Order: sequence, then structure tokens, then C-alpha cells
Amino acid sequence: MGRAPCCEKNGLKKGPWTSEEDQKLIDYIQKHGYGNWRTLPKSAGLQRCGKSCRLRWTNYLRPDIKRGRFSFEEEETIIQLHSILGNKWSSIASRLPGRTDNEIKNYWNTHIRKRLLRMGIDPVTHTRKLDLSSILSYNSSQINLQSLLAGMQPLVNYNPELLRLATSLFSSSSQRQNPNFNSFIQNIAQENSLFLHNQFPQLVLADQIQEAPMMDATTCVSYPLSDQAQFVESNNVEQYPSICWESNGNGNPAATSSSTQDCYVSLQSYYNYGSEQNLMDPPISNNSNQDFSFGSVLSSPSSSPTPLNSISTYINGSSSIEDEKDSYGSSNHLLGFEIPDDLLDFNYDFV
DNA sequence: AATCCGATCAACCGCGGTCGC
DNA sequence: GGCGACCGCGGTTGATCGGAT
Repeated sequence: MGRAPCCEKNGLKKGPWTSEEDQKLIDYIQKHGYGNWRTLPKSAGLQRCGKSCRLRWTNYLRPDIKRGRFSFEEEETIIQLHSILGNKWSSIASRLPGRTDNEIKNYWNTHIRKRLLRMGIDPVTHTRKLDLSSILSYNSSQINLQSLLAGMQPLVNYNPELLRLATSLFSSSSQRQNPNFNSFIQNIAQENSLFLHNQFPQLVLADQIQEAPMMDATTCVSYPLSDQAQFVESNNVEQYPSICWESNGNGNPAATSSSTQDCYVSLQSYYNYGSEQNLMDPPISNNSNQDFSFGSVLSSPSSSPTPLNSISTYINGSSSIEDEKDSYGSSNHLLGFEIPDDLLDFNYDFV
């Protein structure tokens, strides 16, 4: 014997709510509170199902709902949380007081998502759309990997975005056989043993590098928060979690807790990101056709070779979207890490 | 003025997990 | 323990609006 039916479908009104209906719902909830959505419509004198009433209340009539345009800080928070949580709109909404999951979802789909797409950023993975293997196959055996990787290592340590890149690079079967690359990964492993232990358990636990699971730029960038993940709040200032990687039990990494914002990529970097040279363009050469710039290879948003505090790099300096300018044109949101100058200027020669 | 088209967002739909009977 | 309603969530739809033609 289950519960009694929620409501009769027949005879119940659908579609837009009238102001009279709104007032009935508000009056009833103010007087009796909410809790039993099943019986509420009848008690309130509404020809609606409980589900419709709950939706109307939680998404529109609730007194603590903040209406109007999203602020820059809210938008940045959405992007940051989405990069970790994915389409967990309710979880994201819980970090944005006064905003509903429905409102955030709509805003994402109508504004942020399109903007990221215009910038060539995959709104699902938050990475530049890029086929790394095709770049590495660009005569990759001749790249001076030792120099390249030595320069990358300080960047990669403790930076999830670049760890993703590193794991993407590592997924290239040709690179797995490269001793320089293996050495690079092992060095990172010492600094990021937890992450790599879960990404490549064989790699960290074994004395020698063994076959690592194939990952590509898509699969290695999704790190769902575990249920146990906790956000830290302090003095009303939200602190977003840094990412500590733990296994979720099925071989995939799962992020957990902690504090600091260091691991996040700022909106400014997204915008600089959008101004980058097309990564599929032929490599830029300074002195010969066998050089390529480091900046043109990195796929991570946090790896922009452009000065990150430079407003002049804002979407090629020619954004046609006024609200983008309004929101970001004068903002200088720094990355949680710095790219050494010598690395930005470094050219990697083929051997 | 009429029509078209894209953007927006409130509301609905369907699914999965939870919980009461 | 099983059934089935409830609840919350994410995806999708469709009405509406404003700008362009």
C-alpha cells in the first residue's frame, strides 16, 4: 500500500500563473507555511497540482529571491562552480543566495554558454576545443621534450588545469613511450601524488611506468564533486574549494573539499583565452619554420601567454557584446598562479 | 505596418532517489 | 520487502518580447 495519489491530472490548470493565483499561493504559505505540496493547492483554493505550486513558489514567489541582472561576481562564481560541479544547478544555486537553480540554468544556457562557445571554450569541459593528439602528431618525435617539460613542470604542479593538460599529453600513446615524458610525469607524481595516484594508479605505485589508461582532453577534465564534498564558509566570505583528488571508487577522480581559490581560472583568463591565436593555425616561428611557441600549444585556459592583467587582450579588443564589456572590461581578476616570464618567451626547438 | 527571427525565461516533463504504507 | 506516491533535479518547451528587415 503506497501513498495516496498526489493529485488528479484532469481538471488542473497548466500554463502561466495569474496574479490571482500567485496571491492565493502567497497568502496560503504566509499563513500556513509550505511543506505538504500535495494538499496545498486544494487547501489554498488553487486548481493546480502540488508540483506546479512548488515550482512557482521556489522559482518565482519566494520572498528571498533576488531578481535582476547577474553581477560579475555571481557570473564568475557560476563559471567556477560549473567547472567543478557541471550541470548541478541546485548545488550551484545553493552557493548563490537569492538565485534559483532554474534561473542559473537559464542564464547559463542563454548567456554564459554561448559566450564560452564564441571564445572557443567547451562549456562542458571548460577547456579550449583542441585536438591535442593532432598537435603532438605534428612531428612530435622531434620536439625537444626535455626542454618543454622542464619548463612546464613548475606550472603543472598543483594546478588542476595544467594537470589536465599533462594527463592529456600523457594519453598520447607515442608520448607514453618517450623517456623524457615519463620522467616528467614521474616528477609531477612526486608533487601531486594523490591526484596522479588516482588518475594513473599504476604510474604512481609502480617503480616503472606502465600502461596508463587512455584519456583524452574530454574525459580527463570532468571531476565530479563527491557527495561528501564540503564548502567552507568564513565570515560571510565564500571560499571555494581547492581540488584535492580522491578516487570515487570507480577509478575516476573525485574532488573533495578544502579552501583557497588558487586552483580556479579567472574570467579574465577566459577572455584572454578567447583572444589567443587559433591553435590549429600553423605554428608561429621566430627564427625558422621548425620552432613553435609554447603558448600556442597549451590548451588550458590558465595557460594564456598573454599578460593576464592586460585589458587590451579582451576578446581581440573588439567584443560586440556590450554586456561583456560592462561586466569584464575593467576587471582585473588574477589567476591563482603566475606564469614565469621566461616560460612565456620560451621557444621550443626541434632537435 | 507587417513579418521574421533570435533571445529570454517561466513553466512543464520525465526521471531517479527517497520514503511512507 | 515491495509497491507506489512524493520530491527534487536537470532537460526541454513554448510564450513573449524586442530588434531587424
